[in-house]
Amino acid sequence: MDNKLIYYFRKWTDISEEAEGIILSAFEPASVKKKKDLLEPGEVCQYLYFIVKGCLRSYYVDDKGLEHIYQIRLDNSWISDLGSFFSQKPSKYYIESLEDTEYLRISHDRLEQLYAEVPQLERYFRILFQKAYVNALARLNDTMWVSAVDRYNQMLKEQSDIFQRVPLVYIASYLGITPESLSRIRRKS
Amino acid sequence: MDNKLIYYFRKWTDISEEAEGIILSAFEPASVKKKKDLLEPGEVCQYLYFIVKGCLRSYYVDDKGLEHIYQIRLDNSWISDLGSFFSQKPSKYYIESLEDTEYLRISHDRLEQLYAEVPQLERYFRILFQKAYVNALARLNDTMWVSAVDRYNQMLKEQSDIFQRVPLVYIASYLGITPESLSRIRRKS
DNA sequence: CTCATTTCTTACCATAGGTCAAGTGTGTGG
DNA sequence: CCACACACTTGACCTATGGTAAGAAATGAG
Repeated sequence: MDNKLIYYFRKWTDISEEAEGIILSAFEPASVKKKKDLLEPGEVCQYLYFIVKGCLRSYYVDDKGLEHIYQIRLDNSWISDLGSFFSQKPSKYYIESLEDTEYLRISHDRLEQLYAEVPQLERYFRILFQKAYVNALARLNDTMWVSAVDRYNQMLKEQSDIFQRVPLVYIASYLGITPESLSRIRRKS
Repeated sequence: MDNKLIYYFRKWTDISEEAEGIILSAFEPASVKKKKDLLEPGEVCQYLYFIVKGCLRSYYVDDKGLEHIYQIRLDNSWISDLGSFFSQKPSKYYIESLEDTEYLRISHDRLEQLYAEVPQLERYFRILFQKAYVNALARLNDTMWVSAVDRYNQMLKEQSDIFQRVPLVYIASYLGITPESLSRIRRKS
């Protein structure tokens, strides 16, 4: 098999051979070159993306024209603007490739249909969002109460793969600081 | 009916009369006086709580002995330490009542069993966690990039009920600032 | 190989918010 | 109805991080 989608589903829920076929046909494979937008502000986020190989980031641009990054995701992970995707209202985010990227995508309607065909997926995504929520709260806590230096070191330890593949400007934004601050932090360590 | 649990479930998923009975018998009603702990650090978080009436907060105490609040929840909402609850590993959090509180609770094992008996609940909680995750990301973004003044005004507008029921010390911590800063912000507005 | 672009660093000053310490109310339990 | 804990405020000072601006280093397209 050329992707790990089913492998990940099977970690948390039972997927029969039959269901496997249904799922694989519901996800549409595609790819983009580096530095292309999969989503732009004002559009409704049509798809939930599973990255097979590559790197995508989601970010928005504030009133002052500054970029703020929400997520940086590498191989075998999910990305979307869930707020827009599930409500089908316009997004304020960009989703952009930072590397040439192969992915699988599924539209909102097709996913709803798929939940009906393969109810076990509700379980998978329930667990996925549960974990995502716990992680988001942990990241929230860190941004509130942990110094930039400590957050940097922590990220260096826990997500070293990102440091090897993504420019520091983006990492700074993800950490909630300016590139200049990140640079100063790195000098001192 | 004396609580809105089923009402909320039915907002996002179908619950038959029969399932209703099963669910209601799985949740155990209980109550606590003000200022009591439902969870203490070191314990495994045994329950997922649905607040019928009252107010609960979750927080932890850092190395320096400072409290940091994760969540403040009022009537008709869920609270737990999901990280501990789902992994069944020791928690670092307190869950404490800020008012006399009536709640419903369900244990981890009972909930797993309930998912098997009423699979539609997977859907409900999938949507619940999905929304919780989107909210957590929004709160994360605000703490990173929005000034304390603006976060205060936003919270005042969107969660005015909390301001009427909860001391400002707790709100400050929830906003990610010190009580002193909150006081200064309030003076200026 | 070279030039243009992107990425990263440095230095300077500005500021939001934290820390510490000392207040002033005020609600409630004995 | 008093006292004491709790909630909140204020002021003086401090520090981490931001803003701006400039230049160095690395990367990549032709």
